[in-house]
Amino acid sequence: MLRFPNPGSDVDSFIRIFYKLHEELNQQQAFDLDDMSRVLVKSNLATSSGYMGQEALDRSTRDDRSRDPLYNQSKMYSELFKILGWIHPTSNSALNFTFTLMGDHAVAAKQNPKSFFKQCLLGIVYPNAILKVTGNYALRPFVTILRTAQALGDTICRDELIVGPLCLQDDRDIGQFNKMIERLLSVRTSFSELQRWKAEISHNRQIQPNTLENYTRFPIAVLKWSGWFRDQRRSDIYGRSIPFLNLTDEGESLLKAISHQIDVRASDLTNVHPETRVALIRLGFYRTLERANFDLSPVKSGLWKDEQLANAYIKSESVNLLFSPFQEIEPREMAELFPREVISETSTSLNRIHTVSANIRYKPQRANVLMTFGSGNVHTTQTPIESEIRAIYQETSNQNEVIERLVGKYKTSNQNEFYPLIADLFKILGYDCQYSRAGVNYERWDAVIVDEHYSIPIEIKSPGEELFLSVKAIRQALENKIVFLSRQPYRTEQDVTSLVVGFYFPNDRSEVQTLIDDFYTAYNLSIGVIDFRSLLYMATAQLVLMKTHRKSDLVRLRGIINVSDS
DNA sequence: AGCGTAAAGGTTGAGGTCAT
DNA sequence: ATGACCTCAACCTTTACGCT
Repeated sequence: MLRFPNPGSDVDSFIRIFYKLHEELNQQQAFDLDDMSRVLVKSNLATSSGYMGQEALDRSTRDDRSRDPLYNQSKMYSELFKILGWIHPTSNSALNFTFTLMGDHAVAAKQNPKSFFKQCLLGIVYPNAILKVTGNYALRPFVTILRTAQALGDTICRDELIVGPLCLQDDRDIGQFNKMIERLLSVRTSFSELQRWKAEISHNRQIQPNTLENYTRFPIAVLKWSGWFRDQRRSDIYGRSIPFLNLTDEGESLLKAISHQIDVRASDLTNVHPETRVALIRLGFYRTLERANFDLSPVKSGLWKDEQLANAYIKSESVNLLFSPFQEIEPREMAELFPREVISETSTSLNRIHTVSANIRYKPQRANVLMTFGSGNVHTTQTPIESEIRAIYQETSNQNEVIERLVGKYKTSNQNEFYPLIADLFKILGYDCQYSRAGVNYERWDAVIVDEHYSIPIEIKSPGEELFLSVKAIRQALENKIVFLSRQPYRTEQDVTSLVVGFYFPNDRSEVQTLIDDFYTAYNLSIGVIDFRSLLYMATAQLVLMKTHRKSDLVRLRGIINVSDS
């Protein structure tokens, strides 16, 4: 029988837990089960040994990790988040996770989580590259459950779920499906027959009946929560009162909708042309979002070509794919196809984005990220630093090595060398960046990004001036912005950032962060802080890995930058 | 009957030992 | 040198108590 972990049966708190984890751990490169447990107890979303908070964590933690209750609970949550496509394991460990673009959208769908969650349920399919479960099931469980219930007269009970759809080997084998339905119908009227069948499965698979029942907790909880089924005790079927799940009108109309969709699985895509494969994956993701009420207009133009390829593959005119790639395709491939933003903002501004419009047709949280199809645009600059980056990369094929060498090389540079270097790095990132010669003080900023709408002053501190950024530099950036707004040397807007670029982040980051928050609260002005390493990281990612950042993230940067890899 | 979660298994694989 | 065997910690899964 298909195994589902059962960390809890309250779907709303399940979702709340994910929001919290995303909020607390999104800044990290990756997180593990201990990070999850920490967040859970900290926000009182889990208890252990009868205690809350730190005491719970202390009491739960033990040498044998496998017997640590919170650890195990987090593990179960992580498995469900994985199967929904919201997090992916990293390449080093199945128990190290990163959030996915799909997970970002789960958070963006906060106002109305149901439609998004339901799409994720339909997207669950085995086998997949995200979560291995025992048994060789080729099964889209929730669709199969819906179909089974319909075939059984719009109603199904827990034990029928166990012996029927959750034990089906291959749901696309019509014969198998029909045989299952036939047998299910034949045992109806005899509850003991049904129990015998269940016992048989328990014995054959060496799984206790208790456990089989536990496996249905998550499916049953979400089937009811989604509105597809409603509880009803009935005694007309087995001659005694048994809780049943009745298909609702909503479940019924969903089935009708699904019948017009084409169920594509990863296994179907192994031999298709790479271009078509990519098109189907992209389309699968965006169509899933669209069905979950996301507004696709920002990516419409890009989807057109994918649609042509997909139509040719499906050999049909209107393609509506039942295929959720984040729940099925190798994490590595997905991360390449759907880079999450290279820049993620500081937690304060993230919170702001999370509380987007209350419309039903909300926009995705990171609309512009959606438009970065695959690789970034390749443009070359005639800058010395670009040649230098390319040369080192050619030699080492290692992005980190490139960065570290350059950090070492420019550690002692002065204004004359450092200012143009920073300007060139911004040029690589696609900005028209000009630097002011040192000593020229009618322009008080050290460099400026010139744009028709969003010009940005940049305060630079060369390592010769100060290795670690200081609070003073932040104040200067504020001054730059004020002068920018009042004298209008270049077109810009109030909410556009004023940047500070230094060699290393300030030593006292919290002081700097607080000051930046104060500036924002008092004057509604944003200061963004970037260190040399982060800038190099973005530039090298763009040059050698074809990864691109979202410009609006930089243009509105507030606080200390955190560049993370998708 | 259903739920949270405590508590208890089992499995795996790296690194070692030993006999061939 | 090779491979069979061993050990242990880390990892992963299952079971079911005790409450409402």
